[in-house]
Amino acid sequence: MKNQKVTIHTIAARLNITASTVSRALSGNKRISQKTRELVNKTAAEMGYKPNHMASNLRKGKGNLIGVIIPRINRHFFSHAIAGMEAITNPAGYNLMICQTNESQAKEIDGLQTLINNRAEGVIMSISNETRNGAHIQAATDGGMPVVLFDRIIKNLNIDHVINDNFAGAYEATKHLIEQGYKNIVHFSGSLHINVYEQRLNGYKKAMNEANLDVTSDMIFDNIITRLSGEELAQTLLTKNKLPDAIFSSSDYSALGALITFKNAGINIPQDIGIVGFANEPFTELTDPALTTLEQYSEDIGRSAARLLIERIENKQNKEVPSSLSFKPQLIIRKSSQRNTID
Amino acid sequence: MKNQKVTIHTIAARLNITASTVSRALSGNKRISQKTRELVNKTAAEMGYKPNHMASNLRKGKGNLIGVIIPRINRHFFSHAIAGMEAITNPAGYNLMICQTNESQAKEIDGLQTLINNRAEGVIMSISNETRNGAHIQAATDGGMPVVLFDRIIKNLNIDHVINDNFAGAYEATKHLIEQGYKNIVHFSGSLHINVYEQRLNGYKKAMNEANLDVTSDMIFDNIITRLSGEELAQTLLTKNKLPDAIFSSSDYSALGALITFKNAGINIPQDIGIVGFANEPFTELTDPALTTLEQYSEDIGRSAARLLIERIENKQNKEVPSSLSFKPQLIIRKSSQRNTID
DNA sequence: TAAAATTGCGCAATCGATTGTACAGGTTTT
DNA sequence: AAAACCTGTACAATCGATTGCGCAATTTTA
Repeated sequence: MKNQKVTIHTIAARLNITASTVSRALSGNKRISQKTRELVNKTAAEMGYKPNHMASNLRKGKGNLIGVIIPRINRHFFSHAIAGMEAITNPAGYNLMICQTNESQAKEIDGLQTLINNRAEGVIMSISNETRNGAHIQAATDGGMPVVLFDRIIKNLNIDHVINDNFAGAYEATKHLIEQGYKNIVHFSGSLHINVYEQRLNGYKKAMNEANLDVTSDMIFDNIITRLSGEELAQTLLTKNKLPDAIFSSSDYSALGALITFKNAGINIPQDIGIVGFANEPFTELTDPALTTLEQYSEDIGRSAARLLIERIENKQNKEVPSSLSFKPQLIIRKSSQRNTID
Repeated sequence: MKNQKVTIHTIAARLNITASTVSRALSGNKRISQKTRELVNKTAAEMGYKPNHMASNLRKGKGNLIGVIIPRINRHFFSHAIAGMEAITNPAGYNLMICQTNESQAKEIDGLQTLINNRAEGVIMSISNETRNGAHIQAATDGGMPVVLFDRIIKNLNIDHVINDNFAGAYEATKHLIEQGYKNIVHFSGSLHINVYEQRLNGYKKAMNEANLDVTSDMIFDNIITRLSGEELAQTLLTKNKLPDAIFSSSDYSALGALITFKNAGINIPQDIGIVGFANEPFTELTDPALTTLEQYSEDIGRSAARLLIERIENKQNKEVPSSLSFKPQLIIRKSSQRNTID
């Protein structure tokens, strides 16, 4: 372990040339002779030269920090998405700084400001539950900060984004329930101001309409995405005269809550009630019965978001129409929704 | 949004003073008059000045990057640990660069080298399954890189570390099984060269010895930490004459595999076999019956590791004895191990 | 009141890499 | 053979912030 810091000057001194020649040689500049270039590279390797990114970034007026703002890191979807981002950003020479909002708009705004202050090259974000408008995001992009939204985005904001095709996923899931013979299918939704939940609702509606099944407002339950709220709602439903015969939930967690509550009440799943969740959380294959759900390809989404952002960063002038990528979720059919199948 | 970059020179020009005065004023140097200091601060705020960390780091010969090397980011324990680290490092002005080894020693060595090349200030790491010796880590610390190990550490390496008190946790879990009347308790272990699994085995042994229960070598099963291996082992056990009456597993996953396999074979849990896992993975409360396990306080561990590292970074000269922090896991008693309780 | 100490700030070098420009020696063109 | 071109490299400024040193003005001490 050489403890001496070796810089281009050290190398230059050793070879009796100047630092600029070393710099050019290392970056493969054609004006430097083949011979010198090879010599420099060899010597650099021998001396254990490691370029100082800070110096180079300073000179180039450019950094290597990419910010990530998400509701929580410890959610299956988000931690996988981050893994996907790292897979793209690290090899490209960028570091990730991760800010958690814990679903608070205030922390989201804070985080964005911190990233701006830290001279981040760009930001990948998924908005918090609380966030109702994109003023802070708009301000950031207006100020020249490249931003890519993923999963939870804000409509009407002209910004690159990567999302799940929640509409198609919900449509397919609902259609699956219908094909299994369920008719009175209710929907557990999240806050409808979030695109994700709005699209899932729309997909559900379309499938129902196509099958000539009415969707009345009492079949749609808002803000039911936690396990607790799923349990409570299921409890409420139990007191009513007529139970739905299936649930398409926007969340695996509320689906879980309902599943457990119904099961404890002696209701048969999937015979009496079919249940489909959303997100393919790891626990869904362990419930009894296993929960049908939709896989979201979180790592792919993370990778794509990172790629989009790096493109933006590396050619800012290019003011095209923002890209919009969409991944179709895959329906994972398990027991909780299979009434027809003999098993 | 001012688009002009404002530097200390911009401010200096505006106030007809020099950049050095501005720099000193902003850093609260006493040699600058109160009046000037306030004026500079006010003007800096007005002009929207944001210090350029790269320039300052370059000058100070110091960076703000902390590396994290872990087997996988998308494991409950690790993603929570990272959340804990971020909570400490971000406010302190450090960014995290996360490298996943996917349990490969080669990738671990690579990651460490990358971090060294990127001039990381320090590294927090948890070794891969494959890693059998700490030569690369020793080399890094010898080269002056502060390192803190957490959870999966290497013995005999004189380095700061933060771990679970696996011994105490395993002891308590085993004792709990004994108190529930189980006698023929077997242990699912991981690779014994990893401290974590060694300690869990030792805790198990101690509890058994104290209760005058023999532990023979056929009661200890090595390398059973995945769901699949748990299922296979359970299947094998089923073919033998005499089943154990309880399992203390080093992993929730293999405990899950065994639980499911036994259940499918018509064996009653906890009446016939009691099961205890380790890690309190989210799914453990959803299995049927719910799995008794040990909570690991991953966020606290992450926070502590980050604190230790920052201490090391910020006073390198201080060559004390390495710190060793240990968190006692908490036993979460659920149905899978409660034979005595009426329910 | 002269000498000493303190206060307040400017000058210029520095961190390491990059890059526009200059320049010497060699080659080709006319 | 003079003019025009390349080639390969050196020089020096630059990115933005920090800091040792120096100097003048002011205050304290003797």
